This record gives sequence, structure tokens and C-alpha cells, in this order.
Amino acid sequence: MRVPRSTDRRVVRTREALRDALIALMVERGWDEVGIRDVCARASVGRSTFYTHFADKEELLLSGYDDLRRMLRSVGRGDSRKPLAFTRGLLEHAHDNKRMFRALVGKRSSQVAQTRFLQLVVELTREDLAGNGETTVQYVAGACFQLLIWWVDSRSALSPEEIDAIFQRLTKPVLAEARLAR
Amino acid sequence: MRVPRSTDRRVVRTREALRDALIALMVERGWDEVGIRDVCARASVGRSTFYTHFADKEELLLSGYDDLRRMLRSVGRGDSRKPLAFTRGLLEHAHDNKRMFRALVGKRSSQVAQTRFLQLVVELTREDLAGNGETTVQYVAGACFQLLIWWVDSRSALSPEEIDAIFQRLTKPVLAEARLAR
DNA sequence: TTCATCCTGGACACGGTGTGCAGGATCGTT
DNA sequence: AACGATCCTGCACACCGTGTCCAGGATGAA
Repeated sequence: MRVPRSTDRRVVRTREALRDALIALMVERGWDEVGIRDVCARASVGRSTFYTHFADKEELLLSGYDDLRRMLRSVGRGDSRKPLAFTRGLLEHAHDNKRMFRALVGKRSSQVAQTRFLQLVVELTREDLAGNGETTVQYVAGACFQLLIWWVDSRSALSPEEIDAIFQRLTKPVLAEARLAR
Repeated sequence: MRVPRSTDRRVVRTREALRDALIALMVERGWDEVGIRDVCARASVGRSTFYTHFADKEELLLSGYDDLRRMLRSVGRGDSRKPLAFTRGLLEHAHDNKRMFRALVGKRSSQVAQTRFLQLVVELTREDLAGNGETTVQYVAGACFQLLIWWVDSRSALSPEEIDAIFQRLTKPVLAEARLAR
């Protein structure tokens, strides 16, 4: 597989078209029901072209993940006094792009996408909870992740602010308790 | 697809052989790397025979889930005074069948298997936390699930008792806080 | 033993995947 | 504007896994 130079307009156009098409189709049908052929058709891109850019469907999906990662890292890093401040930005972003988010980390997404996203949440949590044990990190990250997934999948009427408030309120005593054990 | 009567020895033998073969292969290679052909070969069962019992790989995996569900429900239901008593039995069972568990709910498992298991944890949690809001249930279940997955996948040296103790200690203040909000 | 039921293995069609290539289209550069 | 480099395209091809079907042999229950 050749790796085209990314400065060429044709290249970026093709890659973006493929990425958008995949997301759109995931929203409609879910990960398993989307074939490479479908993605190419939706993106108006030749099927051969796909393979000059990505090895498979998975690689295409993951290619857009770095952007999300970068954005989530930058968000909520202003107020460093209180830990886990990133959740607010994360929830708001999830709320703004609810359909895309449901496709990315919802029930009908792929194993890889979901695991990747969970990894991200774990990382952010671990950074904010530096000094705490890994069990505490996993506990809090798991709670945060599940709350987010549920909120997005269940089409709950709660606002991002409300969910964040709940998460923060429930997490606070956890950290207090974890602090006692050290 | 015909549904053979389950009283016949040949039937139960075939189904068990297929189920065991799938688990074994999942342990070795992970869900995606296992084909129906492989399962049949390992189980010494004709490929045609597979389709007279299950529609696809997924259905085979899920066929064994009811047993797990029933067992987990019975376990830890003795001590009904304190909530979330089921985690102890769950963790011990996971510890005893660590390899199988890693295959079932670990990183390399299937989307369906993982979601199903999470569903089970959510249900058990919801029953034990009757009266609490759904957000609290999701929060606690997510924390429990993630802690379990991490423990199993990371090959941590912690004993089931230790993990359970940590989970219980961290969860207690959460429930106390959730109680305040009502 | 008898009969019903199950297992078998091989053939078949089908669809998705991945590769290769020659020719046309488009870009960046001068 | 013209050029060379790079990319896109459409088509062909082989390959593999899936799911279906069936006739005949094997094994269960009675």
C-alpha cells in the first residue's frame, strides 16, 4: 500500500470523504452492516483508492481518532484546580455531536472504537488522579464511561451540565475515600 | 434451521463440543480470528451440523450465556442485608475461570459478548440498588464492570477478596451521597 | 430389531475482501 | 501554459468465509 503525500488536495479530499462516509453509514446502519464497498460508494471514491489509503475499515475509523483525542485533551484543561474537569467538555461535545457520538461509542459501534475511547477516558482520568492507585482510576473511569454511554444511547433528556453535576457529586466521596486508604 | 430435540445424547454432545471449542479458540486467538470452520474442526463436528444448531457464531456464544446468568444470580444472594453482595461471587468465579473469562469479556472478545455481560451487571446492580436513580445504577455498574475487566485483563496479582473489598469501600460513599440527593 | 432422528461431507451459489494494472485526471511546479 | 509527478479510476481476477442443500450412513430411543 502506497502512502500518498498528505499535502496533495486530492489526498485530503479523498480521506475526508471516506471518513465522513463511514461515520454517516455507521449512524444509519451500525458498524457491522457497513462494507467497504458502501463507504466508497457514499464517498464517491473508487474502491481501489480506498486500499491505497487504508488497510481496512478499522484503520479508517481510527484515523479520525487522533483529532478527537487532541480536542478532548485541550478541552477542560483550563481549570486545573479541581480534578476530572475534562468531563464537562467531553459531555458538551458529546451532546453537540450526539448522532456521531452514538455511532462512535454506542452499542452498535465496533469493539475497537469503543475500547479506544475507553482508553482515552482512562488516560485523562489517570492524569487528573495522579497519585491515586490504578484501581481507583479504573473505578472512576469506568463509572464515567458507562454514564456517558448510557446517557448517549438512552437519549436521556438530561443536559450535559446535569450529567456532569451528577458525576462530580458521586465521584467526590470516592476520591475522599480513596485518599483515606493511602 | 431445524431445532433438534435437546434430550438426544447426540445433540447435547454436539452442542457442548461446539461451545467448548469456541471458548478454547477464543482464548487462543480472540473472537475475530475464529471462523466457524475452525470451531467445527476443533470440535470434530461437521460444518453442516453447526448450522442445524446455530445460525451463526454469535448465537453459539450466547447460548452459553444463560447458564452464566443463572449462576451469577444464585451466587451472593444469601446475604441480602448489604447491597451489591453479588460482586464477591462474581469475582471469585472470574478468578477460577480466568482464561475463559478473559475470552468472554476481555479486550479481544466480541462486542455482543461484552455488551451482554455488562447488561447482566447492570441488571444485578439495579436490583440491589432498587430505589436509586438510573444514573446511580449506571455509575456503579460501570465502575464495577471496568474494575473487573481491568483486573482480568491486566493479570493483576490482587485476590478476588481484595478487589471486592476495594470496590465495596469505594462504592459505599457513592450510595451515601446518592441517598442525600433524594 | 425397527424407526426416527441426527450427523456427515461434499457440492453449490453468493458476497465481501484484497491485489494488480493501464489509462485518464488532477495537482504542484516552472 | 506546459510539464512531470502523483493520484484516482474501473475493471478484472483470485481468494476465503458464509450459508444452503441433500442423499446416505450412523446412532440414538423404544
